[in-house]
Amino acid sequence: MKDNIVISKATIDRLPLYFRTLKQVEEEGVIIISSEELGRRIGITPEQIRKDFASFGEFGKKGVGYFVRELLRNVGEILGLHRNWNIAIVGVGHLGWALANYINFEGLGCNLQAIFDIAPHIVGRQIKDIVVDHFDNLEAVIKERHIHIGVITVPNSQAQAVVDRLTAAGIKGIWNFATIKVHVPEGTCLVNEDLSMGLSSVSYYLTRQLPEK
Amino acid sequence: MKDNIVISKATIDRLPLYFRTLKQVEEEGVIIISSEELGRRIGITPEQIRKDFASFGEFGKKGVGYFVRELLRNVGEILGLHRNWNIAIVGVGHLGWALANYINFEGLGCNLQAIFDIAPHIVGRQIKDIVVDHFDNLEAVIKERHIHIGVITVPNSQAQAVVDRLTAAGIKGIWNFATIKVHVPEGTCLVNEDLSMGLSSVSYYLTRQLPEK
DNA sequence: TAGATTGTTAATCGATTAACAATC
DNA sequence: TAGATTGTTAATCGATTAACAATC
Repeated sequence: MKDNIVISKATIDRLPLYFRTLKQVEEEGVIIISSEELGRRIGITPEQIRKDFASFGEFGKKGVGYFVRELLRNVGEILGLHRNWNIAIVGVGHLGWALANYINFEGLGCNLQAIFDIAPHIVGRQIKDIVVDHFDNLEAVIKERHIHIGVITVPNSQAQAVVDRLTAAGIKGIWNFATIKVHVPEGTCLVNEDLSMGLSSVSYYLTRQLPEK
Repeated sequence: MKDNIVISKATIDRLPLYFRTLKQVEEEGVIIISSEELGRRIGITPEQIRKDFASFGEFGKKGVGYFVRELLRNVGEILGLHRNWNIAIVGVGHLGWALANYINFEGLGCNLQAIFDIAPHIVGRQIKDIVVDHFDNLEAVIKERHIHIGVITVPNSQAQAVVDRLTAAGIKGIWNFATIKVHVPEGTCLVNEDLSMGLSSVSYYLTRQLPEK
């Protein structure tokens, strides 16, 4: 890896995509892949890919291509996927429940370790191998299970309060699905996810594709 | 609205965010809002907001601000949210089920009109006010209920086949949650959603925040 | 060696920020 | 009128594309 790594924001945003695709490629048994072929699979130009990879090291062999396994390990390390983050989901609505079951946390170097809610008919229930804890026990459970990242899937009205409790308890990484702007202390990583945006995009492009009747 | 609307890609990507925020602002009863105040609420600079809004019309009053209702209607129209798109979800796994229940389709000018699956214990079940149809009836139901947009929440291995069936049946808008590159015919809008990317981002920033033990 | 493909530098393109005139 | 805030132009910044030398 290079001494002075400066990875542009645009490149960082593509890293998870590279990681996921390289993983699929590796599973297919591919040992070496060219920027050309990888680009075809992702839908990115080969030049872009070479530029991105060059920004954090020299993993390719000129005239040959990139070693999939080595590249995958490096992209994973840059993303911090070797750090084994412990995850807690807060809020077992439709979305929280789906995320708990749907996301392949292990494949992303994460372990789902705790799930919180306040509803009596949900607390105590088991999801995968996790028993849902009451939100009142947040601090104790976070400490006990060394939780690093909190996933916010509570209603908008509760989101800021939940984030405050989490950060006060020492959580430094928040993955937020609430659609309001939440504030976090300096030094806390906040990533917002907004599912409605994708559908709006489809609507936008479709509107231009299909003229008004 | 301007005669020759040229809205940059970056602006388009922000439109859904503007729409959602303006809607919240409107619900609070705010009539006029400045770029300054709106910027604070979204976390975007006022200059950026003015530039974005100016690119598709003149909705502000100098020295005053923007009329929330008028602005909201215009952003919504640009996004095509007045078109009343009919939506079908294909695949009732954890995610498909959550989306059916969680997404506020009406608020985005969309009506969830059909849900498909192949599992016998799922077909026929009711989700919200929709009875799950068998995937075999895809073409008939799409025609009957005038479906415009298909949401793909099937396993990766099925995604391309499902997309092919949908586009063959005349669907021109696809919102895809499968994490493989699917191909669509010329003239079809494809928007990919990848839930794992957000978590990887948290991991990346957290890694830089918390040095290796 | 010849062919292929990387890594890097230069050129282009697009998006953001800064500044300010216009005007409510 | 004076203060406020938009809309627009110019300057800066960052990202992508093109080209090609290096080298496996």
